[in-house]
Amino acid sequence: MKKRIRIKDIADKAGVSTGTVDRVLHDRGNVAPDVKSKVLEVAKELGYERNRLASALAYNRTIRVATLLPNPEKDPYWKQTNFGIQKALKAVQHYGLLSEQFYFNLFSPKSFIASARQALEKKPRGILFPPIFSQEAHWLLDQCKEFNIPTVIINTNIKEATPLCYIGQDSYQSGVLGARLLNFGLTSGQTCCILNIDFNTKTAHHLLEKERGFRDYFVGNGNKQVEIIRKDFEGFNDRIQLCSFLKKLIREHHSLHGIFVTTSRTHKVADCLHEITDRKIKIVGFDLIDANLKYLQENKINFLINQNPAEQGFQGIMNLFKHLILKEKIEKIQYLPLDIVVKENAEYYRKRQMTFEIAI
Amino acid sequence: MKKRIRIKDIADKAGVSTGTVDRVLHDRGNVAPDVKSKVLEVAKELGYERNRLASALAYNRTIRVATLLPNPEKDPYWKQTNFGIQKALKAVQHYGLLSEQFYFNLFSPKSFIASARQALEKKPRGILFPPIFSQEAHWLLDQCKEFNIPTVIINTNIKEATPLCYIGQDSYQSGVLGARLLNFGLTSGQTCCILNIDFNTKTAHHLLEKERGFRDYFVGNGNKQVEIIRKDFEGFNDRIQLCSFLKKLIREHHSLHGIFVTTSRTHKVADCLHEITDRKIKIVGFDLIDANLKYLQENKINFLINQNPAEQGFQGIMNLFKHLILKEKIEKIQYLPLDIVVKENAEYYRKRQMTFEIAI
DNA sequence: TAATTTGCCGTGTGTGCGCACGTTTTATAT
DNA sequence: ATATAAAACGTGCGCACACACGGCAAATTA
Repeated sequence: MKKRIRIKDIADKAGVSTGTVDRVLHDRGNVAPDVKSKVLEVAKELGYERNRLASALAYNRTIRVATLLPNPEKDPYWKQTNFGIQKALKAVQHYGLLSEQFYFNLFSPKSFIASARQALEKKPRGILFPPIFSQEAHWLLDQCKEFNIPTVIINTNIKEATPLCYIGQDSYQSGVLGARLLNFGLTSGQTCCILNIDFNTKTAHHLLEKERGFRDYFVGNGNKQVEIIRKDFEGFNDRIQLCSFLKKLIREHHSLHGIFVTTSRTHKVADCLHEITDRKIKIVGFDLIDANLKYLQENKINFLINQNPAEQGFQGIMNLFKHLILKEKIEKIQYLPLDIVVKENAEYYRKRQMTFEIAI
Repeated sequence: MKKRIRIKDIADKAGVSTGTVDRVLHDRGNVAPDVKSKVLEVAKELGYERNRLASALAYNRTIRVATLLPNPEKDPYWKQTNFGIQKALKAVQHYGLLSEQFYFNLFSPKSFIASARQALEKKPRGILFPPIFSQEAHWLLDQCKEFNIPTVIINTNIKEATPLCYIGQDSYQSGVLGARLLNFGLTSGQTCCILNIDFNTKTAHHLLEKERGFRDYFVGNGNKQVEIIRKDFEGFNDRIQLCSFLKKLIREHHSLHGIFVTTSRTHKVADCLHEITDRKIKIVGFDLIDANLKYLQENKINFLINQNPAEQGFQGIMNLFKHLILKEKIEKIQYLPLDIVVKENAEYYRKRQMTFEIAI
């Protein structure tokens, strides 16, 4: 049986103390050049591998980070992200990572700035946030760069920025996928609609990417003649307004048989739609929030694409942990899978979301 | 800041030594009843939580287990399972879990028995295996029970048995899901076929369950009139034989427009099919092996259901680890999600399969 | 009654690594 | 040559746990 190499083994063979070996292995300086090279040589020769357990145990101090999220009480999607974050924090808190949470209003760039300022005041050693407001996100990223705070961004990727990492989906590819799922059930001559139910739809990077992917699918797979239209709608909190909007939409487009809802507000569309028409219109949307799952069970939504908000949060914290405490190298872009959810497999994904586990 | 409670804190407050606290917490005996209850009381009062890091570190011994798999060199599916197992072993080996692997011939119950005997001879502290041959699997489970060896079964569940846990999919539900995916692209009056490409299709529990689920979907969702037929085929290693079998099938069933292949040999069907007919026949099959992915990319397979073999192996070892070393309670049935894989999201799942990670 | 066994519990040691804190050696300045 | 600073390096603590060992008292046996 192969015996594990300890730093003491290196120390003995190199004729130094374990402290010196540690200094060399962690580049903490104050080691004579010849001693350093000798230690490295012996470590390589013996095939040293760090015992992460003992390492984490000995690294006996706490590091505080900050998370910046839309208020999870006001939005079921961000509630899931928050859940994943909490799970991860609980898992790593005893290993020295603590976090303070800051929340902002999902529709107010100003409240984002305000919360960000609060977070920065605490001088955290790391920050996690979704760059929902492009301009404000860039400002925060600049601030973090200035103060040398590693940053994890989730949910929406942002160009011309170099955070520690991005964790989320490939928006373009999710658009392509949405197109395939709709196309599978459409026939030639029918129309489908890209529907953005959100604010700021003209500038939101991830929504534009979804649209681009959606359109590209039909260009590349031109076996069917399908017309594509795109609509934006902002007044989604007023059900009557949404109903009349959709009524107008299906009146003007007689061959409309598919809607690709680019946000988690898919349920609002399903809710109105089955009331105002008998036409079989297929719906593909996003996210496993309860309201969506209800309509999925009732076959009023055909497919949901899971953006894995809980895992985004979970992995986000885990990456800060790996970077700050385990000092591992972090992959810059970490795309999460595009889970296709239907009635039959929804329960497993929902359950998985609730039961993140950490191995040790 | 909340301070973590150590066993020393309990010892001090209860007026005993840390050794006694340890004896109580691990039920190692030799503690007077009144002292034991006092210690438990104090532990609860202080809100003690075990430091799993230090615990695992101090628990300084190795436990050997055994895994029993179909030869991964001979089958791409089991190669992935094996990969997941290796990854998990690498992650936990330094924490005291070692494993010896035993392989058998996928088509030979006798070789299964032979390998199982070899494994048992080594007196492992745990066993992991997929119960492919029903009768022989029961024999092994009985043996394990007799010798008191905790057992993890993967891939196929087995009734009337009480292993430590089962990790895999819900076969019935995967049949229902297959039906939905096919149905989404079929129209009334068309025919679809359940195709078992395997040996022992009459008795294989998971294949029968898939068929049952598949049929039940159409009973429950009778909005379309779809005829269902079922075929078995064993000579899948002879391409010419398979081609003529399929030729006959599509000749006899003019309205056949969908095939549900219940095993990972989906690619063999796709391979023959596009050669012998121009008819658009949709294919739904199982598993992300390279051959299947190739046809998925070429749009010759429409959907693949991922059985997550790698994760089955990974979680299987992890559960042995949790049970034997961390002494945690194990959930009896752990269903893995039914991932729906299409061209657009295949890459993410493939990548995830390759990059299992352990947090610490 | 003396001798032995048994139960109960404390003490000490080893396990792994990182780092604060000493101590020693070397280099620079006066 | 001496004082001071700086660099180099060793020591011990933290943490949970298993295990060996030993002491003491009570219970049992010869």
